[in-house]
Amino acid sequence: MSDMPSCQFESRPRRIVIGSSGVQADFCATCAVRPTSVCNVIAQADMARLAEAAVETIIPPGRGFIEEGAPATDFFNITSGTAKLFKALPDGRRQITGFAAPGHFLGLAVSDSYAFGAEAVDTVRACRFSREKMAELLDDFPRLERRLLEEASNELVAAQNQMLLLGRKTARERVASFLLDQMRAGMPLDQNGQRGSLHLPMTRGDIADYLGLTIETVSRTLSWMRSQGMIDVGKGYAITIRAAGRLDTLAAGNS
Amino acid sequence: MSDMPSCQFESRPRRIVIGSSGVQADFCATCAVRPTSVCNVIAQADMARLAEAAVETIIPPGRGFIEEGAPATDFFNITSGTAKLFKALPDGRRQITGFAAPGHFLGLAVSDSYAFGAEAVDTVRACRFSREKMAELLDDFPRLERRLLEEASNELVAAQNQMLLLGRKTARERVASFLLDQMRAGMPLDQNGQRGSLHLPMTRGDIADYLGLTIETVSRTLSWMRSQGMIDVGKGYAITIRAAGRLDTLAAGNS
DNA sequence: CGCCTTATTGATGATTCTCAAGCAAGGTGG
DNA sequence: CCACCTTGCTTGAGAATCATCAATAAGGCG
Repeated sequence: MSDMPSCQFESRPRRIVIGSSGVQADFCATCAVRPTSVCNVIAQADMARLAEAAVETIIPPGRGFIEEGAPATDFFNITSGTAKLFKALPDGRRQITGFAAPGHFLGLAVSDSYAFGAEAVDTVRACRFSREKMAELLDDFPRLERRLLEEASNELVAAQNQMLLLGRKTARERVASFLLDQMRAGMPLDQNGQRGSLHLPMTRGDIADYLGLTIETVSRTLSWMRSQGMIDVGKGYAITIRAAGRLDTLAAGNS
Repeated sequence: MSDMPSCQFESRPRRIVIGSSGVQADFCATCAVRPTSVCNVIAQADMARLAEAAVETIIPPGRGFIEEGAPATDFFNITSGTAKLFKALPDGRRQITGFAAPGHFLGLAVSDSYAFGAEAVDTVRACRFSREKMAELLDDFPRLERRLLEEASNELVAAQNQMLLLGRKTARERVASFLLDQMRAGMPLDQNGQRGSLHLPMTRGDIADYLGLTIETVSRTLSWMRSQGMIDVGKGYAITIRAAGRLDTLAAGNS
């Protein structure tokens, strides 16, 4: 029982797969997430500075790359894939506080240790910045600070929505909210490129830990929604939204 | 039933009691919360600028001063009293996302409308800044931006803790966590100035809406803790912590 | 003093969790 | 190529925590 948590929480060494120290000069210029990430406040002319500070990092599925409570040495900017951010209780209960999609900036911690853990859901690519490099960038590019404040404010709004969900919504409302959020977040379409068809990279267990439910309740709720004709549950991780309006009514609590 | 929400959510006109437009020049210099608030990054010499931008505002108990969804016109810095911040569902369910104590900065919203509502718990005094004045201050005092980022990061950490509480903790663990948080937050001691004796300004209903429980469950849990000798429940809003260690064990989930 | 709000406590019930079994898919090794 | 194992999902039965409904008591305030 005493070693259960370490087993459940990715006890494998959290070594990070590191690319070169600093990337090519045109790396940031051609970055796919630049338009939506915090990097976009750094001008074309200064992009070499940015690229010099960044270390491209590839994290395989299931690998943890931020450990809750560990010294906060690095910041990450997700460029592809999805990561889960979570907090855990000593007995193994876990709460996923958010999923970090491409463009998401990670590591905003005032204290010198991470307040949450992070683990790759699928293969994650991220730009890693050391605390020192980040401090230099912040000193040299004041606009970056304002951009980070904007980012943090957005996360706060998301966190408040999640608190409302966790504290006051029923299981059905939670799952409906989740599906709509995923749809709106414009997550990658499935292989068929079908409209309204989501590819959820995370498992039912992840969804349960995100929504404060159990795997069984998530599964049952999805089955119920399917029986109501609201969604189609495809093979793998595909879900098709059939009645977004009814899901919306559910998610808002009008049911 | 249709008018229940408006009744439940402070339907009285949300007029704000406004002091003078701008305060005396020495107002900020003698401010009790200056050491812990964001204002402390503005130097002695520039304090007149700060005082000129601030409007002292007094909000009576129960009065709402931020309406969820309304245009975000002002920022607030609490100087005394406690405010509750909340989000609500159309049918009246409510989640309090946090209590704002003296020193707390309110209104960090990137969008042009507030993402949450705010209401005074007891009598609240706050410095109010218009959006325009705030933008000027941010332009003129870059350190303020960094300080606000720090503030936002702290709130994010608190929000993540609250998500863990709401998603994964039992009723007893939630109440224990709440009591310890209130104790650590160094809330004002009660009239006797007794150590470990908390004066909680909020009602059981507020606590319930904060912890994602019902009034009855909060009351029952406090009674249970009293029966276990962990706390004393005094008259009014006084609670005395008798066994902080056992509460800590409970709050951490080791029970 | 009467009314209203708040808190406490009890009885009952419902949503969700726990425990359990079965199934499908994918990987591995003989 | 197929048995075997592992992982993840689904579904069922029963249990438990917490919510709901209800009654009473205790303050605060006109």
